[in-house]
Amino acid sequence: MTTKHRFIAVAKRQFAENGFDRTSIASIADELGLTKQALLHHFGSKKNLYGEVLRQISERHTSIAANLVLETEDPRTQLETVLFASFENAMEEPLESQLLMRELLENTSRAEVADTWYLKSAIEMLANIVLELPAWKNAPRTDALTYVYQLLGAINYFAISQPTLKQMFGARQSKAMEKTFRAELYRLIQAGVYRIAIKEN
Amino acid sequence: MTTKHRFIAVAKRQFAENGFDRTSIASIADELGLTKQALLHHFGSKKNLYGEVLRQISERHTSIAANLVLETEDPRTQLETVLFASFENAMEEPLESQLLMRELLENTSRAEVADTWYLKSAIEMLANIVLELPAWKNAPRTDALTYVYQLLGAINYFAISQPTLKQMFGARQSKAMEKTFRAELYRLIQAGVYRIAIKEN
DNA sequence: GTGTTAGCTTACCAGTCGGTAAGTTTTTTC
DNA sequence: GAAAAAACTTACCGACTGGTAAGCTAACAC
Repeated sequence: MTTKHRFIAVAKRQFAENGFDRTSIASIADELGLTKQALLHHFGSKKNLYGEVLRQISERHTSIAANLVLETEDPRTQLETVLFASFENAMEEPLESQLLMRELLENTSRAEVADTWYLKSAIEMLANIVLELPAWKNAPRTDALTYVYQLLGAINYFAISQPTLKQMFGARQSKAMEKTFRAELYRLIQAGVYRIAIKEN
Repeated sequence: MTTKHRFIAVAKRQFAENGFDRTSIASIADELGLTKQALLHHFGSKKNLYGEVLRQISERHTSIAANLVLETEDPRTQLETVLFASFENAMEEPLESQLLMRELLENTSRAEVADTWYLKSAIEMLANIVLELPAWKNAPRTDALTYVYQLLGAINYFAISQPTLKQMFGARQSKAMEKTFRAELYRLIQAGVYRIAIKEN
């Protein structure tokens, strides 16, 4: 692993944990026993480093999702696979979810490489899958986008809440919720897959 | 409106838009044509002011939810009413959603008044309502908590994504998604209300 | 073996931050 | 109307920030 890669790894953690502003390039360099000027030598500026971190995450995500979709042609399986993979990834790599959530909050210019585009392609890919479902024939594209966004919201919100949930309900209960989440997520997906319409009373 | 209240209002906006660290007490004071020392006179420290902002939001939310629950005894109506109210509030007061989301990300010490407790009581209230639903008789409490959390996640994630969505899909499409969201949210709620179990194929 | 480049350091700077100290002006109290 | 308290200001400080400038050192090119 080159010094540059180690910088990115440390930066990813510190940016995710403390946010862009409360992370100083000096503290990143310190963790590697180097000076902040070494960091600036490799990345030019703090923003560049941050952009590099985001770009790496985006690329990994898109490639994973794209590969999963190739495994089958059944839209229902595709949808389930990608969403469950998103969930597993969000739980295994909470730092990435945190970073992307922060990015969503600060829609400002900071990183021109922004994940905006990554998010867009991922969402549209999922929406296209949804529209291929039998129950969604002729449904407006907007509805599919919204539905997909709701599921991603549930997943990511839960992922970044992990520390808070552990604090609120205790480790045992929050661990139980994680297990439960998969089953409940499956239910939510199915509600969409079949576009269940329940009449008022 | 007293100066103190005006400070809180401005602080709320700036904290939500830029986060705790990128918001300087000087810029808050500037907006009111005062100096930062005036602010410190009223609140003692930046953290105190931030805590005050959070506390005010929490109180408003809990009281609104509590009042809504009193309006009926039917758990299904209660659930729907509170969740839809959450959604409407999140869309009308995006600053609050942003602030709470930030707080969730930085579970650190910063504000001892933390919204952690507000969140907890709100979630538990909703979970209790869910457990009263016929379909949820004898269901584990953990499942209800998880389900509720998923819905809140979908709502809040969507709310804070508004600027990004507008950027990604354009104003018209994102406005359409907002309208659609209610219907799709209703579907998700119903999926839970009736605890629909769909068999694998 | 000389020139060049990559990887790094020390030294430094201008700007911003939250907060303290001490004072001034305005309002309230009795 | 005098005393007290509240609402503010000016002046200042030490800590920290990202970034620039200049130089050192070792590996590599030819």
